[in-house]
Amino acid sequence: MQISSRFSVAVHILSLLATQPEDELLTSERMAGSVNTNPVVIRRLLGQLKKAGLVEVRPAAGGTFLRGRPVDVTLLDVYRAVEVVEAGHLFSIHSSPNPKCPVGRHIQSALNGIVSEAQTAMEQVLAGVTLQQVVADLQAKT
Amino acid sequence: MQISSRFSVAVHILSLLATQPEDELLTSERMAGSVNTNPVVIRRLLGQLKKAGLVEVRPAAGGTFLRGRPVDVTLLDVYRAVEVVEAGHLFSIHSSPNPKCPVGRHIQSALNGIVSEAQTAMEQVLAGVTLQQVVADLQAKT
DNA sequence: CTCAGCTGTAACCGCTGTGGTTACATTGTT
DNA sequence: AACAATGTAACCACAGCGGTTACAGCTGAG
Repeated sequence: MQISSRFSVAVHILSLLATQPEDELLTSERMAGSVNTNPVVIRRLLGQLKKAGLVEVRPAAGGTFLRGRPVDVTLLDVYRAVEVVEAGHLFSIHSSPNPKCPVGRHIQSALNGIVSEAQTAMEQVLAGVTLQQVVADLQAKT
Repeated sequence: MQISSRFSVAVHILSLLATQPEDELLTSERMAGSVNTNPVVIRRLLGQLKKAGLVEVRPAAGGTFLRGRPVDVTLLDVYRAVEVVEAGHLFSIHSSPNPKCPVGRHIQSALNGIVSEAQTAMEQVLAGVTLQQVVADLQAKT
């Protein structure tokens, strides 16, 4: 199973916000146009980003803005904001092995440590990249 | 989205095979009893493990056996065998951003490197753990 | 040789998460 | 007050997962 594209779309949106001139209004419809999806999908995502404190959204013609500096926002922040998986549960482990079997009795605890280590390793890579770096990379390619 | 429990079930099965005495027959029904699922689910998984060369399954009353030594089998081998995700695509990236937008035009290539690095970091943790270690851990807990 | 007992597989089910879409109430600026 | 945007609920189609039934195919024991 793949990790939802909400993550990549969120990074896309934040990149738009980071590069957008102050005076221009970035509506959900415009963002949807860049991502190539439906405005409602964008607004749902913005709701999550707002709840996580990454953006400020003012209804009506208020506009949408980044709340922090791009250099302070890591991709892990974004990843967590859009709740691709609840913390510590990237892997699902079968829930009720047979406790009468020596293997069944301990397999969960034996695997838990390993998979959370694997998950952490993945997240640390995301934590090492900031929105600033992504934006710089985008501009370098232009 | 979580990674399928096929992975944890596969490790469970292989641990059973690694600890099972030579002379006792380990049928899909017995394994299903330990995992607490349906025998068909086990047989489907065994099919994948067989295709990956991790086990040998002989039909009828032939039994099922590990093909390699537990010390040679890493959890990454198991992970790949059960195809939780096709290689290099743990993250899904939205597929058709607007090429007319500077961000849309380059977001995919900008993210590709990062997410595949994240995925690799995760997989390397799995690559660092062998079936042997899992079995030893299970036995230590008994 | 037969047959019991196992594997291999196809087919179907219900559940869940995702992303798209329509519809409409709410908000705040002009 | 009007308009243009956000916030949300509701519904849809689709895909993957895990469970289940059913049955064909194989093979070793008797």
